[in-house]
Amino acid sequence: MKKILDLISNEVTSAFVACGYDEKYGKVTLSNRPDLCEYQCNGAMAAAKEYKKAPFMIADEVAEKLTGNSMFSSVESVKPGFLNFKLDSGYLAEYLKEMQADTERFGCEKTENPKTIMIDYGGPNVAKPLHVGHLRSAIIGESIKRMGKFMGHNMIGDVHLGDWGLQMGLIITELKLRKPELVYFDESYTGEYPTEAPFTISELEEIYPTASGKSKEDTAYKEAAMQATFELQNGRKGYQALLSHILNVSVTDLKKNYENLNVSFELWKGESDAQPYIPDMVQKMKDDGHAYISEGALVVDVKEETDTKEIPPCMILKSDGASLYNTTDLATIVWRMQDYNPDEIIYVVDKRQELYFTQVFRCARKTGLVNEDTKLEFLGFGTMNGKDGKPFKTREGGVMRLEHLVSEINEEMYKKITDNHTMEEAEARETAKVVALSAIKYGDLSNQASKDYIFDVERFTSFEGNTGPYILYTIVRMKSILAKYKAAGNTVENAQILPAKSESEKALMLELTRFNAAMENAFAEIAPHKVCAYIYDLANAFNHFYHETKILAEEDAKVQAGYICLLELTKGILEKCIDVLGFSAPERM
RNA sequence: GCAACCGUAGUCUAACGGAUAGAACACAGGACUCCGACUCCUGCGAUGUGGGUUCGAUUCCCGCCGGUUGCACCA
Repeated sequence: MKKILDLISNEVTSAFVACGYDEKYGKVTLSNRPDLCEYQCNGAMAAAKEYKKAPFMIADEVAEKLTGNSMFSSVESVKPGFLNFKLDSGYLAEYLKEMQADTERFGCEKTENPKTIMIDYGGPNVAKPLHVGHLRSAIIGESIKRMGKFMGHNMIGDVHLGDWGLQMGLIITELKLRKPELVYFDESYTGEYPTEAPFTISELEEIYPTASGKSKEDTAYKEAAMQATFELQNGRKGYQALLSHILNVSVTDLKKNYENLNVSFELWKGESDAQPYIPDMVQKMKDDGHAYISEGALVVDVKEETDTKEIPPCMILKSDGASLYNTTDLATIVWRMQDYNPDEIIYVVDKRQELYFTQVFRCARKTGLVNEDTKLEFLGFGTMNGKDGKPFKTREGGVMRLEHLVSEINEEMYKKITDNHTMEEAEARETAKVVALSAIKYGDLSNQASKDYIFDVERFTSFEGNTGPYILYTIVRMKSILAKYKAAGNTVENAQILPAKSESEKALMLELTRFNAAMENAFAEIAPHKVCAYIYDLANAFNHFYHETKILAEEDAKVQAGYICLLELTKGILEKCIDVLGFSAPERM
């Protein structure tokens, strides 16, 4: 359904036109002075210049034209030339009824031109545990994907595993040292390789850092690893079998970890999947004359005249002929275009990689890897800092594993729940998990992605203030009221939303109408924090209303049913929003 | 050195060029203690600095100060 601001703007615009002014001046926005009005239009001031008239005169004329319009309960022309509006309560109630009838989307229409959008937001390395550095990408990316889906786009999330390069050789080398008897190392072996991996995930997680440490001190060891990498990449069978074991074991573990974060991917592609595309891609770049040798390396120039600084060329092959990060990312674009032909690819990556991605994007465009109108978007996020304002670390100063962070918050939440409430152990654990996730995600998503933010456990897990748990608590409260209402033998079958009888009720209703615009805008700007801001406002509006209105004690059954409808709609929208953000509410907490 | 990003109450954050810069935490009061640890109200308090554009600037432009980050064979 149409957004309320558009409906109002239409009315006001036709009034401007009727008074002889251009239609562009009729745009109405939310009031930034809620004490004066609900909606405002500043068009008269802008029009003053063009028509050489005092702004307030124009505003007066338009206001005059609009008086008596059934959409408004008041239309005022104020001082310099503002037009202030208040919506008619009956009109508002009708609008909400329509929203409520749309139980899936609450009046938020799907986009008219759905796009295929790939979103690259994982970036974990195999054989290495996820750490806090992976948290933001996962949280933000998942949320954007869900927002896009809700808006009707075809969103494809790709985890883009780091599964290529020396790290694989290191693991193989270390494994060979420990278990040389394995058939994978026997070059004369021609049979089938075992289906069972010769290591567990915890062994793998120990093997990699050990090998990495050794290679830094022992050059012979490093050379062996490089040799193994080379042989792997050149198709040595046993090593490739090992690679798939490493992948299997690691991916299983990663999936479990992402699942705990309520994050999932449509594609589990990795850097290795891009490798087959490299030779042809490089050849074409050479043939087309884009790539040339500079200082021994094969590069493509990507500077543009408007640059304020020197943008280094994009390197395609190192001087030893080997591929590198850039090559893989470019080749990844090749298969993404070939297999999915996306209209847009969004990279949710640490903002420190901005320059790098500028190079890659320009190179992809220049060499024709993407279509003219394929949008390549870099969504850089800031660093997650500790309370000291420095990058988040463990107490010992190391990089914190994601699992540990999550379980720490879970524990914190569990304590809070059991301190204040008696609940079965199992339910308390489950609830703690759900609430903890909201704390982590909301704490992250409520900030602009591009900015650094401070991860403050105490603040994020608080039930008060602008936090995930506060939002959940508000939802749980609604669930509880609804349950009691129904337990008393009531149904909401024939109930309907009634015109507001109090200020706080109307404020809540107005807030509800913002849903479609808020969601649409948040996605258009790829800004999950706008969804957070909206639900926080909505939760607040509800709590004001809740504080003043005794819903279950209301004696007039019709009025009470109207409240319940309003409550259901609010709950539905809040739940939809948190679903889009990637978390959910428990039944009790 | 060059470049990019950022500087908003004590802390943490928001604001298509529009009215009195909006919240949260903390702090000081108060209401309720009833629909599940709550919730609500009142107060306190901020745009780093100097210019410019504009009827109007946190927002756009320039200088300065401060912080973060990045500047080809790592990913």
